[in-house]
Amino acid sequence: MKPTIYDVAKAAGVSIATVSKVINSTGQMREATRERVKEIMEKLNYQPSLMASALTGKGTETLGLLVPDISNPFFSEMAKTIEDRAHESGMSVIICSTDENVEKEKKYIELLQRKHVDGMIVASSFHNKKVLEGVASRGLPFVMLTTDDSGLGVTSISVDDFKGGFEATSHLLSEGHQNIVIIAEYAKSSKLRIYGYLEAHAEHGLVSSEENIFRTVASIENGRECLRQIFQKGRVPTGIFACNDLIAVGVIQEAKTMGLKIPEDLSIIGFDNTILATTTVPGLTTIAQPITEMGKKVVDVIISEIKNKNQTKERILFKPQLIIRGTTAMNNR
Amino acid sequence: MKPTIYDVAKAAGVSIATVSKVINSTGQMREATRERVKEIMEKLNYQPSLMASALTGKGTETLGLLVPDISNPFFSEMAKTIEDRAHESGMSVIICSTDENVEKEKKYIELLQRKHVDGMIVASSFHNKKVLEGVASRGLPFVMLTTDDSGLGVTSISVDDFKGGFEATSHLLSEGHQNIVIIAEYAKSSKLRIYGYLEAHAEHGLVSSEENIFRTVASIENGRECLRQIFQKGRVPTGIFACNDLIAVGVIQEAKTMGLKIPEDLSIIGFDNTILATTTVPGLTTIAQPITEMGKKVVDVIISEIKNKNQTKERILFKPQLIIRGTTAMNNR
DNA sequence: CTGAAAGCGCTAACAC
DNA sequence: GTGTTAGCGCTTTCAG
Repeated sequence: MKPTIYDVAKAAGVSIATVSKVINSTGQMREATRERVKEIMEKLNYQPSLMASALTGKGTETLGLLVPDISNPFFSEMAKTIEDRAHESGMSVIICSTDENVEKEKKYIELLQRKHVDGMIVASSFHNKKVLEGVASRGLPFVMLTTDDSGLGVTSISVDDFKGGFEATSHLLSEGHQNIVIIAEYAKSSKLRIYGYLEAHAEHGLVSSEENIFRTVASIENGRECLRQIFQKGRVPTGIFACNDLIAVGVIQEAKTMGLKIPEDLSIIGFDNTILATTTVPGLTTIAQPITEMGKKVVDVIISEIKNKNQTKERILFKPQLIIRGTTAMNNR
Repeated sequence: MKPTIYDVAKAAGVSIATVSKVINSTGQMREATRERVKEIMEKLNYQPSLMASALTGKGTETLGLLVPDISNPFFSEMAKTIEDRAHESGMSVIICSTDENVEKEKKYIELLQRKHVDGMIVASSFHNKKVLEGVASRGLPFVMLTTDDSGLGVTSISVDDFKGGFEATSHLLSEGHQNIVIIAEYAKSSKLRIYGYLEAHAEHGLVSSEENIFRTVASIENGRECLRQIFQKGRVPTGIFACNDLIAVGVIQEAKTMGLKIPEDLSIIGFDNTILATTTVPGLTTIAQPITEMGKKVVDVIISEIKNKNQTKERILFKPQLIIRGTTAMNNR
């Protein structure tokens, strides 16, 4: 059904070696021969098997991308730029969504290895470091994205989370908010953002209570739920720093159903600057991650590691940027 | 670096055939042997190569998914449910974003074939049907998603676009709007939605002018641009039916910057019911596609076609559902 | 119960 | 210039 190199060779009256050479544009041969073989390949609609060639030592020209949730706009936007950049370099991308699920993380990591990806981009928090160590020990190039290297000496790319947390909080603080709740994720990046949040308080001569730190998993629904909890626990913040846009949107929605006016009654700042930040009303004030640049960079890095193994590992930090829209305002309480 | 079946066999003191049997849980052997081999595999962190096994005729347990734009929430949400469902069935998914680009469409289709995917889900409009024919002629199972079969007898899954267009328009009409502009995409699905739009007009005893039909590519920016054009061309609609949420959001945003009040001055209805529809203010009235069910269904179908080739091809239509939120209201002009 | 051996489609020396 | 051949890692009869 599917033509092989043998079919082409036979039809062209040459050996498979010759065909292989024209496939890979290597070796030498009469131009006429090359042309003829090409024509036959065309006519037979022949497509060389990547599996077979991968088996003989060549790469698969495939990158694995692990994200916690592809339906989170931050990751789908990231995935898009990664795909684009990868394809510019002739590589394709296998995207796997781990759902923050330890089982799946393990399963997909193994799958990607079994599929002989040339390199992996891990943008998932990875609750089980051992799996990652396995990858590293095999010499499979990989880089961490938006999450730090968890100890293994791997190159990692992320935004400066500490700074981002600091700026988000400072913005709120500078508008007179004194009672600021932070809603974080369970990820490493959130830890740093929390420290930034703490540091900003310290710099303003304030101490933030541990009770102002909430944690959840990124989703609109969880954002809503979280706001409910916050009020249930008797906190009455005038400002909320949500560690990503999804949560921030949930907070906005719940605040509205609770009858709160934004930003008059409650200021909200998000993180990521995804498409969502532009669609809410008022527009969501947020800390932008340079998604496009980060995506491009991560691809460039992984490709250079693939070509040139054992490169020095770096820790690349991108600069977060405060984007002021309409969900934050001076505190008037 | 990476252990092979030979390494395992040697370490276990058996032949590779035996190892193969334990990998695949086939054949018969002493339980002790099976156990011992398993332990060795574990210890060596052995992972059988899918490439090698694929070469010997087995499937790759991989599905290809082609979408026009993974950063469009409709497709990323769809991708997520597809991934989930596929993984439940032990299959993984390679997602490719074609960018509505003819070159890429071709490139990715070829790539997926060269990677020996077991089946393909095509959710991209496919400007070049010939490429698709190539796939079909090779006997590679594939199904079309959200776009119809363009002539080849393939099973396709989509929402009832005609009905969706009809209902969206009817809703606007029933609220007294007489001057309704439709913003469509260049896809087949949009064609049907336009017919639905026309039919709704006819049923209300109205004729819609050809000049009320605009076309663009799905993106917020294009939605904004489109609204500008609409007014530039002197149309002053009281209702706008955008063929997807992304465009609808763009229209909302632009309308606001133009100083229009929504829904007082302009009613807007979208299509898809993605996350975006819930984040705008007011919430976007839209036609919901049952993304989750469609995603599950498409996976089930492709898997059953893989198992059981030459099945009868069907055309499966899902029911669209009108979700009324805040962007539509009675016409008061 | 376990192993030997023939491929799967392709690449890369090495011959001719 | 072009062909022969030995693998790549695994599956699958078919012997033993």
